[in-house]
Amino acid sequence: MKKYKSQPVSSSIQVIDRMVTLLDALAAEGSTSLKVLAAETALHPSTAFRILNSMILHGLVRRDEAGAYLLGPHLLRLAAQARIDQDLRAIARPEMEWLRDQIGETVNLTVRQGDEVVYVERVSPQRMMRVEQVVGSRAPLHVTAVGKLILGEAGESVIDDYIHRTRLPAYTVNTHCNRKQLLADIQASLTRGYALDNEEAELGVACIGVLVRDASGAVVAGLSVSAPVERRKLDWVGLVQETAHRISAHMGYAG
Amino acid sequence: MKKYKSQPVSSSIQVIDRMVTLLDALAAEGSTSLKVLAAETALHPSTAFRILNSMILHGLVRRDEAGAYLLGPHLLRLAAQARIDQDLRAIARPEMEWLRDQIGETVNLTVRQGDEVVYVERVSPQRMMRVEQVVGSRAPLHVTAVGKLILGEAGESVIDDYIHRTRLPAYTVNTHCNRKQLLADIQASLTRGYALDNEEAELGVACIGVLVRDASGAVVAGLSVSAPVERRKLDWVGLVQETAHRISAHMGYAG
DNA sequence: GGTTTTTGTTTCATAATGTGAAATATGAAA
DNA sequence: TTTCATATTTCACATTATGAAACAAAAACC
Repeated sequence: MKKYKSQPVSSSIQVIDRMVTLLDALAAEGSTSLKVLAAETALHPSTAFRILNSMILHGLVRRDEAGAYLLGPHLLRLAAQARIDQDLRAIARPEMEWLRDQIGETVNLTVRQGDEVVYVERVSPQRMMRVEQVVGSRAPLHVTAVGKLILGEAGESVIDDYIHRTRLPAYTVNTHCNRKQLLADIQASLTRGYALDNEEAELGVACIGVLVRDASGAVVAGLSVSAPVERRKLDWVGLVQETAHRISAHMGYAG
Repeated sequence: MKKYKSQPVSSSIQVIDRMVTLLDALAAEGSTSLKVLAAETALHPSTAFRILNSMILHGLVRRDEAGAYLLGPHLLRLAAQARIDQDLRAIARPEMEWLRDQIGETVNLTVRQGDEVVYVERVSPQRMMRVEQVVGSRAPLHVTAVGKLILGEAGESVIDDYIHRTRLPAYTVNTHCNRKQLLADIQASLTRGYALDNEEAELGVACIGVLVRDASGAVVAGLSVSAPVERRKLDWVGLVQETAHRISAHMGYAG
């Protein structure tokens, strides 16, 4: 993904401003009449009515038997999605910082999205040379430690589909570009409980990756350490696994 | 509250339609670029950009380091309120139905709102004569069983404030209209763990009320049985408490 | 390292869109 | 019943959001 200036532009859309004002008023009041909402938001009753009505059509707002306005079910659906992006990061960050302080290298949190992993959180050490992935950037599953574990979890037939779709493009000379190589590495990683990336995504960069699970045991993310290949030590595996376990525990994972 | 026709009017506001389309696309995709969002929603990129920007100003949407769009934190805040209105009802309903079937009278779920309780859910029996509160209607705290428990939870100084503000208007000859009477009743109710309404809101109607709590132990609602006074039996108290306990447990209450 | 391509951002003339005053309908209260 | 309060609909108007096009910035390519 390309990174743009991303300075928050200050212009806004009137109807959206008013809509949010109404939603906030509803959240504060609980359930209310049109009159109160109009007064509270300083909107003309007619205007408030029209906006509320439009929100009802989308399930953002609903009305009870008595005609009072309430926040609607669609908000719950939207928030459920927002929560995944938010909670995970908030929970993981302190643990990731601990891990970074133990080993002095960059620690990443990734999430699967289609045939790629997305970097959703990162903490880096204070060193001149370090590996740094931009939060929000992506990489194909087969060139990352975490990605290979995710593929392994999915099972052989899904891996074959993935191979067919993507043709396993090479990123470096070390990338596993054929089925046999890839399956062998994945199998080994699954049995070990952690995966390695030996300069498969970028020359000079090596990783150790493990999985993070939630209460239901489902994989929700991956935790990895990225370092210049000559600095990476396999002694770190224990620490990385320990950290991932703590994050999983926070997410409700029992095992 | 007055009850109006409340047939969903079908006219809508264009910007809100488009905004919701964008939010839905974001929820489906997880995190995406402007280009994908514009394509997915069939909006002009320029239009999508402006609407997204307006939502960012309100925290409904945010962007990560790489510039990708994500659902924002304000949705979580709104949803927290919506959840109380929704989950509570959904969780409570089957338990309320069970209680109604046990005793054959109307069962109400109420929530505090300012100096009143609001009826948020009701299940009634199949009988000719029964007590029926409209969902969404309100009653002052001091004339309802649940309301008196809520006042008791709040403590004496809050009760005094309440008395000052409202002057304890009388609804029937049985309404507690002076501080001493009210405090005595509240105190007795707290120690018993349930409250009664002996024709204090309406002549001929009597109630038994108890509190419902959430994971944090906070009071989130009240459960009550309303019956014609000559039919009400104090034997029901156990069943009412049992039902409230089950609802509290579903809300995460441990005690 | 320069060139092209892609994607994001800003501008601006235009008319479509949302606005609010006023009229109307509906329920509750008296 | 009549009165009153609130909700809903209508409609002429101008403010507002629109989208084409120009511009900027980053990535991809060579």
